[in-house]
Amino acid sequence: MSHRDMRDELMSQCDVGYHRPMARWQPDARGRLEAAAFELFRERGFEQTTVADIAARAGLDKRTFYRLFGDKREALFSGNGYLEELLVRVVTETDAGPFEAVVAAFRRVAEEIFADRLELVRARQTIIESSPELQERELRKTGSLVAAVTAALRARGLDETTATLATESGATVFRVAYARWVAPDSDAPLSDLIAEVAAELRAITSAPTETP
Amino acid sequence: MSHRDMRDELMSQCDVGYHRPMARWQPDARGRLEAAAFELFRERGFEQTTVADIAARAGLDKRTFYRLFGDKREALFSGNGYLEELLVRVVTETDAGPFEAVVAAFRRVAEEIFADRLELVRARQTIIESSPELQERELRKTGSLVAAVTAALRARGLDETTATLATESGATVFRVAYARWVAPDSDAPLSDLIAEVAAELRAITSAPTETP
DNA sequence: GTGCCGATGTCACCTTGCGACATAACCGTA
DNA sequence: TACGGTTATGTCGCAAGGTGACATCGGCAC
Repeated sequence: MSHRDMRDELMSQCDVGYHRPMARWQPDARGRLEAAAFELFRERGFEQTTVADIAARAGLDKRTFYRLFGDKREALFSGNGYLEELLVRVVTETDAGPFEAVVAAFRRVAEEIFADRLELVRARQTIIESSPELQERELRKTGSLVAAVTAALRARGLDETTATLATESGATVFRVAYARWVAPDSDAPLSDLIAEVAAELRAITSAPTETP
Repeated sequence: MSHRDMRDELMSQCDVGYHRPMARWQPDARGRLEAAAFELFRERGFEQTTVADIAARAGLDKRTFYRLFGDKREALFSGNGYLEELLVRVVTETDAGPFEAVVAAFRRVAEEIFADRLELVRARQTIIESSPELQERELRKTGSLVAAVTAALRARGLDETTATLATESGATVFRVAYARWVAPDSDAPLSDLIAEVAAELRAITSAPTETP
């Protein structure tokens, strides 16, 4: 029996187990911690889970968790890197108008990242909605995506205001569509919802009602 | 000399002073704590200020701070109640299109709340920008304003999606205008900036670029 | 094997935030 | 004036978040 196997066995009894030094060489500490966190958040809720709990379930130390995540909330937001990368790539490659480009980028994200994961996304969303702290963090993450996309747009030569407005509007469209998609009674594909909501947004802002 | 005067004198030496029991009847504990927090955040920065510091400067106890604020961050976000109230009132009273109503509401806020406080607002903004924690909280506060306005719009008979899109778009316009206004080189009134940005938003989303 | 490096564990510590309880001012009433 | 109830504070202790400093171990180059 390898050291790792011993390790795993200890882990499965878990939760209260007190581990002597013999704990090292985790194959993917990050991944294990993320998984442990997600499980525990679902089982007991975010607030009822301590960082020590998470680390214990992953067979690691509290300190290690903080070295990899910086934050208890952060364990729930690791996919953001890929999201940002994809978003920026599409926006940069598309040469339609700024708003159209952003919407297109979000549709790509919908297809490539969210399409097959409704259940997972719903579980995650439930966790986030249960805690103000997590909602704040989500807002910040969205904000940083927006900033990245805006920067990409500016790199295409657009001015700050135009870039920001296009990105924020696109993000709004995405948020609304996403909310509908995650709602327990939905079944339309996210990408389609995005297109619909984008059209609605145009209708709302495009009608100045001309009162000169 | 009244007990209160003794109190105030002690307060002015402050900061390290250790107060025996004789500390009570603060005329406006909330206000004093807010002021103390604002001062300290400016002097030392948000992270370098502990709640105990704030309480000490206000001549109160740490525990009292938490009874009034719930949160260290919260001390910076007390004006939000009035803001929300005004926003909701204007949106409810206006009978223009939803987006127009929201923009109008933000312009009222600009005139009645922000107009005379550029310096203050800038100081506050500097503090917020210095701390991720505060940025998150600001995002959440904005989010709850948006929710309130959306609800007001829905009370006017609009459907969820329209109400949300109008509110979010209006908020985006406000954010962009506000950012320009706070920028160290600006001088146009916020209300005007809002009108300009609203026009730009229309231009961006209204131009589908027709690629059929 | 030696020796260094990177990942992890251990320990001690500060701060946030809260529950529980004590206490002092305030207010109405007799 | 005295009494009792209400409200705002202070005091104490504690769990959990978060961090710095140092010890330790496995792996890797030599």
